[in-house]
Amino acid sequence: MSLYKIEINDFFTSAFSVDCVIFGYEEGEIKALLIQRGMEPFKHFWAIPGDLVYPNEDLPDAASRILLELTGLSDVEMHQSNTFGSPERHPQGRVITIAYFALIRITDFEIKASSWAEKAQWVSLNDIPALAFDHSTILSSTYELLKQKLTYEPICFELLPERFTLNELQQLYEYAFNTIMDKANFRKKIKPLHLTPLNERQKNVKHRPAKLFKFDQSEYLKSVQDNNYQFKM
Amino acid sequence: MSLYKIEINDFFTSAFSVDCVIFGYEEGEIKALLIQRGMEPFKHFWAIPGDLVYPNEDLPDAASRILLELTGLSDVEMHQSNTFGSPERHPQGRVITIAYFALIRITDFEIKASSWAEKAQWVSLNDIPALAFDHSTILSSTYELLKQKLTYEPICFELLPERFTLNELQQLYEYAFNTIMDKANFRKKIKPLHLTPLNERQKNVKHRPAKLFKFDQSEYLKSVQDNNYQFKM
DNA sequence: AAGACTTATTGTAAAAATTACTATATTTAG
DNA sequence: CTAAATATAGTAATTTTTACAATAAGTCTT
Repeated sequence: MSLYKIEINDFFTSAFSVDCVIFGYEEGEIKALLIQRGMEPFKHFWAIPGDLVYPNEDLPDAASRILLELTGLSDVEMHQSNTFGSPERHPQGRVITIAYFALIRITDFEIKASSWAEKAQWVSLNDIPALAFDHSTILSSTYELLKQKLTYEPICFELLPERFTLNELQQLYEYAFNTIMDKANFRKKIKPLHLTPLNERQKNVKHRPAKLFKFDQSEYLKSVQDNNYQFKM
Repeated sequence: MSLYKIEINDFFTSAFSVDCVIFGYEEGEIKALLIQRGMEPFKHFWAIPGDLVYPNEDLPDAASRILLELTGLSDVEMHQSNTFGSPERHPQGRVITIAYFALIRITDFEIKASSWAEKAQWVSLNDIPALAFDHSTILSSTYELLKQKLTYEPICFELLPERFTLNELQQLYEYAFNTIMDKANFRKKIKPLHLTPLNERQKNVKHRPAKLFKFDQSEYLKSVQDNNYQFKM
């Protein structure tokens, strides 16, 4: 083995992981899917579901595999968030982690903790406990990214149920941006999305029930192309 | 050594690198700082300046060190871009790379290739050659990020000379967004930035010279705070 | 079944911003 | 001094945003 080889191989002593920040929306609050760790380090701490990537595994594949192993979720489309690589972030060696994130409808999936996850549970962003590693930082910086995207892309519909009222839509934005909005003007703002009104109304409310709508992704994309439309909340 | 340890250590066989995408603006074109590789693999190919990160080195530190070693640039504030980790992206092993990017004023710095960089040179985005590794992908995806940021943050001033004409500013946007804009309306749009007019004019032009302006970052930040102002091009 | 109540939904008018276009001023070149 | 080129400012029509008011349509109570 040449000196050159030895030098190079000194670098190949690191590992990397992916962490999957899964956001959902329920009871008027944005929640993140967390697991309770069943092994050291940080045993019994809550954490973002994540694990080491296999040496020959592509990052998106790893994200899907690990999410499935720990929480039972599959068929979740994830997008890359930031990468965290402080030398001290992992007590067992140099592990940099690539955060991925996804938005899902909580009720569309069944959570089931397995592998080394003791529990898996939705936790409101309002009461996130101390997390393992630097996961608090990862979560909050990914939430910032989410809010950024909420402003410029109509991804709110990935969080809401397929059929929703206009008020529910508004409340999601009000929660995320921590503001209150005028109801009438909010509706004008979302006009260009051409939400499809359904012949269906809210149930079990003790007042006039609101009409349900759904979002038509393909119609939206057409309008982006044709009218050079740019969504902006 | 326990079985557990052996299994874990199988993961610690990877390396990671940072790649520094440095953008500049000159002669009406956005350029990237590239180096010509003086060693295998991809010897003599053009590439984004980047290298392996030391096992104990933080990522931003690595980015600064590597940029200095290869191109002579120092004191450049870099921001994280995306991470690229396909298992096949590096012929010598598993190397994932974290892209960083920065905007600088070309004339404020002196480029000097060193270490294993044969050359270091500004190359217009209009004529980027085939690059080493997946660097073409890294460059184009980071350029998309730059354009995104140009829309919502007044970072164009990091590319322009400290003192610039309003037309130069407009031309930068026209280049980046590949559009032409109305001169009078462009000026109204940038009014809220409160650009400081200087008692100085363009030199060596064969027509009425334009007034020079500069951008006051602190004034801008104040207006963001006070008036809840959000820049949007 | 009537009326009170609550919330959904629509409308309107003032204010602000964007857009398209015009007019004027100022400098260089010859 | 004049022509050419470009900087700079202005204007008016249009569109968008905002604040607020009015009406409609259900549920609940009696």
